Amino acid sequence: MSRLVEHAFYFKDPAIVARKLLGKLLVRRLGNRVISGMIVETEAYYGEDDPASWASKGDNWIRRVMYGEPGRTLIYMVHGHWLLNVVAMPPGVPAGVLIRALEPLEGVDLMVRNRGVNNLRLLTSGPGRLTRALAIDKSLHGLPVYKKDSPIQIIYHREIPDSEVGRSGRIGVKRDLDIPLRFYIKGNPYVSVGKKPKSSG
DNA sequence: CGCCAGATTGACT
DNA sequence: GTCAATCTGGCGG
Repeated sequence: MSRLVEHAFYFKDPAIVARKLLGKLLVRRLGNRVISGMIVETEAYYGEDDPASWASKGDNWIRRVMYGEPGRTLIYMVHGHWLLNVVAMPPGVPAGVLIRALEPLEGVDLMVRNRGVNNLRLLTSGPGRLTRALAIDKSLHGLPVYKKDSPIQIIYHREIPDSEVGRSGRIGVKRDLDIPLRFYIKGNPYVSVGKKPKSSG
């Protein structure tokens, strides 16, 4: 039984949304086939006060979307790879959550075909990898993930207790904030390898 | 139209 | 750990 994550969920602080997205399912509908995976790694991005956020870089289409309606996809390309974000906070407040890694669930055969690799570990363990595995590109930009008829959705799956949640600084950003805004499920083999947690404690 | 930035990945040392 | 490849949007001319 799949229960769609409600629209109101995305009106919160991106760090909260990022944390609570862990354990939920990202579902991609392709014709009569379904590809899905559990979200195991996310990052939160703010607006003006976040030097790593593209919402702080002046007028562009990304900025417009981040200021827009929460619960919609924000898809753009970096270094030749599509990256999938979900807009957070109410309209007028720029924020978003980057989906960084999934644990493959349904449609693994399609993911293998899309990625061209047979190694489960490498299928969706990275922001650019999972978009390719799920056939996500700019054509899906701006779509709501909370609607029943959407080709890309997020549904409830599993609650992750605090004891299983790890945090660290965001990966690949030049100017990070002082607080750790990357969230991941400890010990999950599909979490992308990156920075180590700030402290061992 | 040309040039550059950029939240990545994959291969090599 | 380090380095090159890959693609689109934004901006200047």
